[in-house]
Amino acid sequence: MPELPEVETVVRGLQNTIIGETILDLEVPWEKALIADDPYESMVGKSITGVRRRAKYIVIELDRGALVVHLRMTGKLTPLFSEKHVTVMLHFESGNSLYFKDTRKFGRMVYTEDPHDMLAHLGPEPLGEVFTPNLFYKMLRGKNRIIKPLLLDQTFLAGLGNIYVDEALFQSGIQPLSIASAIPRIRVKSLYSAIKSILSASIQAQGTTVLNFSHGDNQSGTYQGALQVYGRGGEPCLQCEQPIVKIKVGQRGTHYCEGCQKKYS
DNA sequence: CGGCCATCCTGCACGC
DNA sequence: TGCGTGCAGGATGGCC
Repeated sequence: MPELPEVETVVRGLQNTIIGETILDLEVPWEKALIADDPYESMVGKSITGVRRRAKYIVIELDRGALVVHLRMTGKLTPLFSEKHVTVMLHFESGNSLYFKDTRKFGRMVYTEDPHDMLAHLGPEPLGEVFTPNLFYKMLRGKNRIIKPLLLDQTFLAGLGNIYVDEALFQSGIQPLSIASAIPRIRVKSLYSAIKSILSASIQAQGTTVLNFSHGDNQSGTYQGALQVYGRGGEPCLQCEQPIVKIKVGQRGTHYCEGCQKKYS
């Protein structure tokens, strides 16, 4: 499923291909996927002035307003047409098109006049300049919450998903059920470093999972092979060879090593 | 406030 | 072989 690094990769692809395009027409085979008061009125005739990422959202800026896209688990934005799973089609004056493809149909495209306001509830960007080790420590201090769901909470920190939270907790030696406020400062620092380095490495690898932007369909990022615990339940830990444990935490599949990750409570 | 649950969807991995 | 079942999951909203 697309997480922050995948979204970043998609955004970079879009910046090279759709900026300057003007929307001529749209088709919406799956109506729920496009949220707008009056889609035709608000979108047709608008030109794309920029594309950026905020957390796991793709913001396609128009000369007035913006399209804010969330891919959720299986969404894709691609210039390549295919018969199946297309939920929204944007046709441009140039003759090019952009297809929103989404097998599970959880993804959404929203037209809004004020994207900034729409995304105002999100926490800091983990790769942004304001997110410092000191800020992270202050954010966690006094939070009597379980660390894993807290890291997945987009209003707390914006952009981490299930895969990278499991990886970051493993890399920093913190058990997923630990209480945030009980994690010592030195561990918080290593969690901070883990989040930054894992996201950066994954962006370098163009993400972990299925991507399809400019390289054709079903193209995968190469970070998959770097995963230490995610999807490795029952397999030996790469550090200590104990079997990786898989449990549920906050309804999410959660992978960790009992030998390498300490529970703070 | 924090945790838990259901909801939305489909593909796929199971077991019989 | 083929069918049925259960699971996966990001964000939201309701409930206790």
